[in-house]
Amino acid sequence: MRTHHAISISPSEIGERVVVAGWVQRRRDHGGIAFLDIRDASGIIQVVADPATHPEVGDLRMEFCVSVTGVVRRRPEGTENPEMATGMVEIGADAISVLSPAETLPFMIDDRTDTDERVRLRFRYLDLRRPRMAANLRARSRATAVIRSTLDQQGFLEVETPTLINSTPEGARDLLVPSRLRPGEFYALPQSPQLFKQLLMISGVERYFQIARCYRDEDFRADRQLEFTQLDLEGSFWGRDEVLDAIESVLVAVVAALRGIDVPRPFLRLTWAEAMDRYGSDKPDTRFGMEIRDLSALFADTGFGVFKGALDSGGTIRGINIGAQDWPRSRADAIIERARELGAKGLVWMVVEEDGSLRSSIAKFLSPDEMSGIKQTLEANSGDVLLLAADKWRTCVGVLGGLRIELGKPVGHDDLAFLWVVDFPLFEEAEDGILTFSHHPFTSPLSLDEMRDHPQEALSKAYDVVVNGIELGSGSVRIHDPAVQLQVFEILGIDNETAERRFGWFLEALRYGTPPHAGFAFGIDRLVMVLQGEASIREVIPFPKTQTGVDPMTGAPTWVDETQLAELGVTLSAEARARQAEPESPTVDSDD
RNA sequence: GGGGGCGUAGAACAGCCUGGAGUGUUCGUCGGCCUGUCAAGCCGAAGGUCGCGGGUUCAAAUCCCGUCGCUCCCGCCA
Repeated sequence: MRTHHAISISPSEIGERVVVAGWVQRRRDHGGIAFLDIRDASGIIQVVADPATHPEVGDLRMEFCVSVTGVVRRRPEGTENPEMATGMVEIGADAISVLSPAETLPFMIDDRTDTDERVRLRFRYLDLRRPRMAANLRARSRATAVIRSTLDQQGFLEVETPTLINSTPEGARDLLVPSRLRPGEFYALPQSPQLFKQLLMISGVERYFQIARCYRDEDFRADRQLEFTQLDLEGSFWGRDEVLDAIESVLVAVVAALRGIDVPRPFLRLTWAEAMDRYGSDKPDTRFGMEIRDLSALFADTGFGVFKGALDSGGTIRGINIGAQDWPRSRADAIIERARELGAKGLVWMVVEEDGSLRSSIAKFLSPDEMSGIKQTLEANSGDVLLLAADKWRTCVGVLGGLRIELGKPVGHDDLAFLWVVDFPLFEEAEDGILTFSHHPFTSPLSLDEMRDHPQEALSKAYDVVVNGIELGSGSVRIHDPAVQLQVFEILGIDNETAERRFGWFLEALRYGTPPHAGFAFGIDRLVMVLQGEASIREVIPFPKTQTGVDPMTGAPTWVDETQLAELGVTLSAEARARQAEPESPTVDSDD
């Protein structure tokens, strides 16, 4: 049948009789001569046909699936197309057969139009024919291939863990699957293979990885879907640095394969405290400066009440220089409003005038020393706009960090700024004062004494990898001592009895010679998204769902028969039945 | 749960602020012409529940209310 892929037709095939097959990308019919661009998975080749001898050319339409037999020839002088990989040659058609016709398309198969995503998803099989989407699919496949080969070379074992597991109420909401054999009981789909990979360490696997589908039933974002794919990895007799090294080797290999760039190693490492202090974020985007600076010392004896009050109550004063900007009142107001949304009580702005003076509503409260200190600390030049916040440290850096991201000028997506954030807090304080884990409850504390004496301030052996301000993944050194695990549970408010009931099977396993171990997981969707320069994870997922969790093509999720529910021991609530009684809202206009 | 944006022909848009006949642009579709195009070109044609419902008005794509859908964000996401 087919003898050549489109891309393989080159001047060295001239004179050869070939058969190509693919889709009609374009038909350009000049009456006495007609051109067809035939696209297959490899690329595009031009076919030339004489409508007088091949009248079937007139019937061809875009996206017809065809095969063409013909002889490769050099294009006539002056008609070569340097834009095309195969632009030196063409196929003179002897026979064209329609393998399968296509209806009129709902949208054009090219990268120029930006069709509504709902329509794209309803016809995803057509959307995936677009060069950009096809390239994303290939990039993703390359990425996983490179991950596998890189880890294989390092002696990792790829192990599959179950996707029907038990629900643990911690963390994200679980996606549940009712059990037919045990009505009333439910499986959960894994949020990550966390405990299974730790069990594999106990099993003596030592180096494990898996390209694992994970599920979290939380609201969608541009970079979050219900189901997503992670590289999950774990190593025994490992500490943090071995994990970081392995993950870096994988990331560097994937970037090299997809971008042809050598990312320098080791990646920058920031402690969590440093990242928050300088960038106001635990996932800083270091592609631009605009760092947060501490101005507290300048205002030790300030006459400005707001600053004085903040310092007296244990707070801090921080500032950023957002550079030279147009600064009309409306913009200042908008940014102050934004700061309030981010949690600030207020925000002070200052503009550096030509003569070096500061224009600001609080200028009259500031001494010359304070003004020059501000300018010096923020490295301010004429025209620069400075933003100052006075509050608790966490609020200050959070607000300025949020503004920094929104006001900073991110460079093109060609830049990749990978970095590690290490030494995360072990716990977070919930609003009611109860401590909850900040990574997960199996994360090793940095210091046991610290955890016991000051759990609120205790640090953990958790770490994140960040690229361009996006959290790619996280990991930690795990707890391998069951006594420590119980201590952590206790601080989290899980008493021994509860821990035994929920995690007894795991605590038991820890008692059989558990090696120290550490691991990591990063989102493959997000990585490929960044490397492909896409703004949404959906562009690198073949069949994603909309923000409301719907697949416009298949209509999932759908109602199921009463008999199916009965088998599972599941009864719909009155509310659900009421929804069911409503007329179906069509996802997309249908033809019938 | 909350906030913002969007919804007009098969696709992408303009029109909306300041109400006056479904007006317009590009692509696609259909018909015709055309022997070197490659987003071919030229001529012609068809194609509309202005998301849906209600209200204001002599008159609504346009103003108001509600609702549905898509999307971005906050919360949430160990």
